[in-house]
Amino acid sequence: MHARLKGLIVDIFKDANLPEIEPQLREIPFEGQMGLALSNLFQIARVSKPDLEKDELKKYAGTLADLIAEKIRNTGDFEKVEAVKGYVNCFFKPQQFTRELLGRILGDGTDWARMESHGGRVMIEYSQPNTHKAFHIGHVRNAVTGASLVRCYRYAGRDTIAANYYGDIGSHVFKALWYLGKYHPDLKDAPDGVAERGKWLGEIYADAQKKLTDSENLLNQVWEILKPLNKILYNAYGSDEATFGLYTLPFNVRGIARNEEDLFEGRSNNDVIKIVDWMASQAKELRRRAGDIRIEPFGDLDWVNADTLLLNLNQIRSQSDYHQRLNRPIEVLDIANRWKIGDPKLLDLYNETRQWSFDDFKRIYNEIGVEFDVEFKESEVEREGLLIAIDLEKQGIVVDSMGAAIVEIDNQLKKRFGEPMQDKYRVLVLVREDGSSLYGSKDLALAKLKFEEYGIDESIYVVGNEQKFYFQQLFQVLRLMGFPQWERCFHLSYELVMLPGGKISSREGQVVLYDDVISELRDRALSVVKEKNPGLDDEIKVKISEIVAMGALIFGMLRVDTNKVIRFDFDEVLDFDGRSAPYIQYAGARAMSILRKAESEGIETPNDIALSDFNRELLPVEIELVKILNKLPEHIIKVVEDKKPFYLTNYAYDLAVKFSDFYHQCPVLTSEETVRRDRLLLVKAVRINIETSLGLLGIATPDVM
RNA sequence: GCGCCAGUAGCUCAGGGGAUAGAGCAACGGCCUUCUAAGCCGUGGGUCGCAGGUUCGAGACCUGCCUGGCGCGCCA
Repeated sequence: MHARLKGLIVDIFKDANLPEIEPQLREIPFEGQMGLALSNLFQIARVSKPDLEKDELKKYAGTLADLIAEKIRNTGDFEKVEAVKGYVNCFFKPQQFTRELLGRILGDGTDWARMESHGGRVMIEYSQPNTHKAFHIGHVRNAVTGASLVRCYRYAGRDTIAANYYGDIGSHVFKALWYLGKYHPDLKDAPDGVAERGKWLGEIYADAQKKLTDSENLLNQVWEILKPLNKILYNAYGSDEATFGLYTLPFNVRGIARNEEDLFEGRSNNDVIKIVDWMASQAKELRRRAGDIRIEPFGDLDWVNADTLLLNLNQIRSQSDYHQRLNRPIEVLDIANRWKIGDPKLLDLYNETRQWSFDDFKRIYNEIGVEFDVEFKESEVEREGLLIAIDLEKQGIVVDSMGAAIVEIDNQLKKRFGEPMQDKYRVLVLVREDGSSLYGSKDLALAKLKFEEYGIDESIYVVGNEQKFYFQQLFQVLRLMGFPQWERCFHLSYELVMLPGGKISSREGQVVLYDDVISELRDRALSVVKEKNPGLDDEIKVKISEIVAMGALIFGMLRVDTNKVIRFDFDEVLDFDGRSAPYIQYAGARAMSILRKAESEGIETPNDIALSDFNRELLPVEIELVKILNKLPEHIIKVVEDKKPFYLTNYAYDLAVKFSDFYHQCPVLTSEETVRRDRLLLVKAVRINIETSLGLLGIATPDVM
């Protein structure tokens, strides 16, 4: 209809010698009216008569509208055509439109809007949880966003591979393993049960992090003392360092007195302990000989402060757990080294606990209805990542920088593609100074795998907003590597889920766990079901509450734009009224209820459209309902185009609102027979569209609520 | 300092250059002998962050600024 009207208008323009501007058609925005409006007549008027005054222009646009309306009216295709306020409104014949639409919906059910396959193969990578860490509500946002996008892509006819990429190696794993080895040898006190073990591991990581944060704080404390102390020492000793025994120090500790910025730079905690010891002794020595040395006080750092500093430092050093606390990071490094040489005992611990994480993730995915076709692991691409780095070095794309392998991206873009030098993509480090791999090299290996082994043309990464810059870098490096697909790599970034107290952080122990949220939701849902529908079997009640709880969670995570921060409010998520999944599910349940009752009363519920259907004046609510039923496909197309699943939450909600409106205004079963037949058809179509749109979001529609 | 994202009703958010800027929550007032009241109807509530600009027309587009979040070399 859209295309036909457009063609018609183009012809009219031509006949009237109007400029060749594409006519813009939009839906007539009035309630209870169905049709299309030509909306850019002003533009056409302006182009065709550029010199008109404002008022004249309006008048002219009005004349054009009259002219065009007259011609369209003469075709007889529309029920009514009117020119008003510079628009040409073309009203459809709603009966015919409705028959056609409902015929399609009832004919194909939830597949009615499914699109023909087109476009290349796309991989959507999402979820990417780290093993040995807790699965929190932020992970849920990622998972349900990715999963619903996959469903929409497929529905829209795209060959889509859903991929996960587990963070099963890296410093977080070493930290957890360190803590496990130290405080839970042989995993003796680990609980049984998939969920329990997952939770336990998450707590282990949090505890490890707490201890390491404590160490870090201690280090900072020491640093805050050392910094001014260093300055005092340097000022006192100047360049005459030999006199004071600098050379008795280990080589790597030398020179600290010269540059405070580098005091801790690149040093292990072992070094730090040595530095502290040395500084303390030197300060003491200096204090002893203070009478002999001329001190030039600077800033607020005078001798009084130096004495205080020294006192504080010695106080810290004399704490019984001082060494132990500063040693923790060294122990974690030791774990990393044992990992490198493949210590079998450590590997056993790793494999066992990693599996616990995998099992628990699988359990959660199962609950939230998320599936993957391929599951990558960081551990599997690590080696290949290092090889790629070596290869790139041979090609001159990667260069050495203080032992690390880096890509100077802006340089390379200039060199290889002659692009003007800019300071945009900066530097990406692929391999650490110590030769160990980094996320960058692993992602390159993974991308290569995706392009070459899976033959994809398009690659989508569903990853948090904070990694935006990194992905820009990554895609540029893929370009430098000569992958033509680099242009069709897309970072679908989403904002974080924040708590009233700030960022969710498993490091700081400020987390809202998935399990805690969903169990709260289930409890609440169950009590509401019991209250609203006490007559149901207990088993059914539980089933419904499951569906409602999960719907509320998923909808809560999807209902706002991905680039908007979600401030997680428990009360809001628990609220099943208004703009929520339960509201929409309820509309679906009511629709089903009507159909059920019709059947039990022996009323025929038609599956096919007859020419006699909808042969009456439709009520505005009915027309509104038909209009929104028609809009499902365009919403799915938009989701895919913009990669924003939340459009579909808007659609599902709007549909439910319209249906509620209809429900209250239009009795179905008690209506006169032909009207009843029409409305039963409408109700069926509504139920199908609710199921389809919620289904694409990963939300089920219960028959009863 | 530079970059990305956000700023719309008290709060949380929709708004595809087009007709009178809309929902939910919260507040207040109504509607269950009629297909499920997890619903419906009504009332109040807006300098669309600020200032310019483009346009017949700007909440939307452009420029500058303000506020908040995130990022900018060996975490992912």
